[in-house]
Parts: sequence; C-alpha cells; structure tokens
Amino acid sequence: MNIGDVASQTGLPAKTIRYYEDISLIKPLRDDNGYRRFREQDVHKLNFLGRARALGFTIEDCRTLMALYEDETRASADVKKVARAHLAQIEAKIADLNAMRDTLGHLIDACAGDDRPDCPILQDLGGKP
Amino acid sequence: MNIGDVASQTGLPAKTIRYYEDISLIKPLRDDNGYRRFREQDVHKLNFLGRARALGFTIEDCRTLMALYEDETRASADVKKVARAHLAQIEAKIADLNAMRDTLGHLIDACAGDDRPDCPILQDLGGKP
DNA sequence: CCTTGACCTTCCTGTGACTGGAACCCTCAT
DNA sequence: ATGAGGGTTCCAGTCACAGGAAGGTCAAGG
Repeated sequence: MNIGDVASQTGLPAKTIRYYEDISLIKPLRDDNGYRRFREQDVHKLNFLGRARALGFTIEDCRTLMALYEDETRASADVKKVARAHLAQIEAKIADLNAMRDTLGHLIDACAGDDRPDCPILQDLGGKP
Repeated sequence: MNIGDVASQTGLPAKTIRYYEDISLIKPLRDDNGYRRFREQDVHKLNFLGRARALGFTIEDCRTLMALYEDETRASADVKKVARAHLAQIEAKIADLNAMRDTLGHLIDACAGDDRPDCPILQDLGGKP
C-alpha cells in the first residue's frame, strides 16, 4: 500500500503520516522507486495513533502508549497512569475554559451591541474601577 | 519606568512585554542608554492585553480590541461581534474536551490498573472490534 | 513514443505566543 | 576594581503539523 491509500484508510493526511515516520513512530518499508510501502501493522499503528491523538494525547504520550501496547508484559497500571495524568490536564483545561466562558458570557450579555461606543466588555478589559 | 517594574506591576514576564513591542502592540519610549521607558499609558495597555489574553483572545483579537478601545467613535456591536466569535470558539473547544474527558473517563474506570497486561484503554486505542 | 495527470519524493518555511539562553552593556555599591 | 543586578539584542526551540516548490514515477491514451 502506498501513502495515499493509507491516508484514505486511516483518515490521516499524508503529511501527518510522513511526519510520524520522521519522528520514528512508524517505520514503513520502501519500494525500489523510493515510495513508502505500508504493511498491515503500519496501518494498524496509524489507526492507534489517530485514536490516541483524537483523545488529545501528546505525541510523546502516544509513543509511550504504543510501546505499552506492544509490550505483552506491561502492567495496566502503567497505562492507567498515563491516561489519568492526561485526564487531569483535560479537566484543568476545561476548568480554565469554563471560567473564560462564564466571564465572557456575562460581559457579552451586558453589552448592548448597538452603534453606540459604551461597552462593558472594553470597560472590563480596561480595568473598570 | 523600566521593564522590570512594569513586569512586576502588570504580572507579565519581561520577555512577553518585549515581544508585544516587537509586534507593535505597544510602543514604549527609549532612554539614552537604550532602555525602554514605559509611560502610564503603556502600562495601561499592557494590563488591557493581559486581561484580554487571560480571556483567551488571540493576539490579533487583542489588536482589534485595543483599536476599538481607543476609538471613541466605535460601535459596541463591533466589540460584541469579536467577543461572540471568541466565545463560540471557547464553547467548541469545551465540547471537544468534554467528549475526550467522557471517553477517557470511562476507559480509565474500566481499567484495573494492576500488574496484569489486560487493559481496556489499549484495547480501545487498538480498535477493539 | 510521447504526453498527460495523478501520484510520490525531499526539503524548506511558517504557524502562535511565547520561553530559554548566549553575549554583551549600564549603573551603583562596596 | 569588582561584583551584583538591572538592561539590551538576537537566535533557537517549542508542538504537531500544513503549505508549497522542485522534481521523480507510473499507468493510460493518442
């Protein structure tokens, strides 16, 4: 399989797949013409990576998770640890964004949004006393 | 005022303040020795920027908001439009993160987290059929 | 045989909003 | 004179790619 086929099968852009090879997440073979040749295991890995990335894991987390995936003697505790750390990050981010949303939502509600210059949003940003 | 004083007054790192000058968000004066000299208005702008950034506005949004802030003939509708677009982005991000949190949360709950290799998290990432 | 178009390759640059660090200058107190 | 603690510029790195240029490869059609 060439990169285009793999791209449409996995839903990952070819650019991304090349990048993953660059950083050694996958190691496809090469044909005589220099084209990458992907085996089933490569496609499987790419699907794994796509799902892990969709859950927001960093590339380094993905590397760790893939190593655990391929290690038959792994302890599920190690996987869970990585996942929990990531979940904590997600929850922190959500809390930040919720705070922003609340503040911004109130300001927007208070703003007339007409052609006059008075604006609680700018007043707040300007440090309304 | 020198950059260090402004940094501690605004809570912004000196690096960030220099960067904001680089991209022309602020234009402090210069002393004969080459040091930046910040006026009250510069500090005020930096506080504005700090608050806008804390609400998650991009630098380009900040530029727009500052221009509106300084334009006495602005229409509050223009401000509100920028804010609402940003709010929509925040809410989209929150939705994404909530989905991740839910999926990841379920997987973590299902994982024993002991020294055995069986792991629903990896099974899911591997595409458990 | 030639061309066309769809693939593929590598390499370089840019993104956003900074952060870290090197190498150097200024000022004041000891 | 020296040292500490400011300041300055400039360059590189971050993260996970995306865009684009310049060129090689392959199958089909004329």
